[in-house]
Amino acid sequence: MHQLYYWRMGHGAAPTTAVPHTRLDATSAARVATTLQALATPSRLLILSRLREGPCAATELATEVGLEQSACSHQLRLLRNLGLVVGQRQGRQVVYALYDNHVAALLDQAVYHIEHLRLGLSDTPDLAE
Amino acid sequence: MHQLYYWRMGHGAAPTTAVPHTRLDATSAARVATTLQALATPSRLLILSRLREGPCAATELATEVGLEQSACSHQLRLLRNLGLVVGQRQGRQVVYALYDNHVAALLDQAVYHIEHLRLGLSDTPDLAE
DNA sequence: CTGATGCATGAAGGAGCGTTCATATGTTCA
DNA sequence: TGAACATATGAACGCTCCTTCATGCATCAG
Repeated sequence: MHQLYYWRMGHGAAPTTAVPHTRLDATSAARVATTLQALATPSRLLILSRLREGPCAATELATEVGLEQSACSHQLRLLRNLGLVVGQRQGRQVVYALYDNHVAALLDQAVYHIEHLRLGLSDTPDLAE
Repeated sequence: MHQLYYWRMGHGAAPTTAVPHTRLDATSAARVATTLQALATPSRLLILSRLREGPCAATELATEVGLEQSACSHQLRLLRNLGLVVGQRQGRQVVYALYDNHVAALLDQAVYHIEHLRLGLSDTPDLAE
């Protein structure tokens, strides 16, 4: 529906994965934003990044990523409600895992692209202003 | 450094782009989270999605995405500080554009993966609990 | 049943974010 | 120079979010 554009690029090229895109409408934007917010916090990123390597029980997960058990559980509930992770009881433990490949890929690519952005960040790492 | 894992998948497979991944450390997580937060709000997603199609002057951008001029300018500053967009004066106007392909790709893939996640969302769209 | 372990939940506090209103800076034209 | 247009900035308010503390529920061992 939309034609291609030629981008003057800031620096190196990204591996252009041919993903069709359309301008977002307000509702899609809200949905995407909600899910992306789940990746927009260090604690949840650490959780997901750990689960990226394989399933893990809740308490061990908490200690591995350096969170309190309660805090970790809260975040896990959030990720569960968003459908990003799943938990399954095994005895007393609940073993968590990423929901599917989309989550893993989203994680990978977010990290990849962001680490490859040469940020023109000033000293102020302000997200607030 | 890390071996591959076999994922039981929730549903369909994602196009597995071979992106190397490592478990995030705390500082990387913070950096990634900061940038991802820029994509985690409807207003900024709309701005970026519009710019995904091509450069646009500030005021027109605001009207196109349905934001007040001031609000849009604030968000543009944020995106600028994060290095996601660049602005260039042309007469009285300032024309904005995505910084590079990484931004475009990140956007595309975020939308793609999220729209393809079959969210097990309950009625409560809670990001708050 | 009792205690111990593993995880979930509720409430509350403090911080950060997004919007709006008002105003300032910069640019062009007459 | 002065008026009009285009954008940026500052302050402030309301709201959401993340964490912590305390407690509740489930599961297993003895």
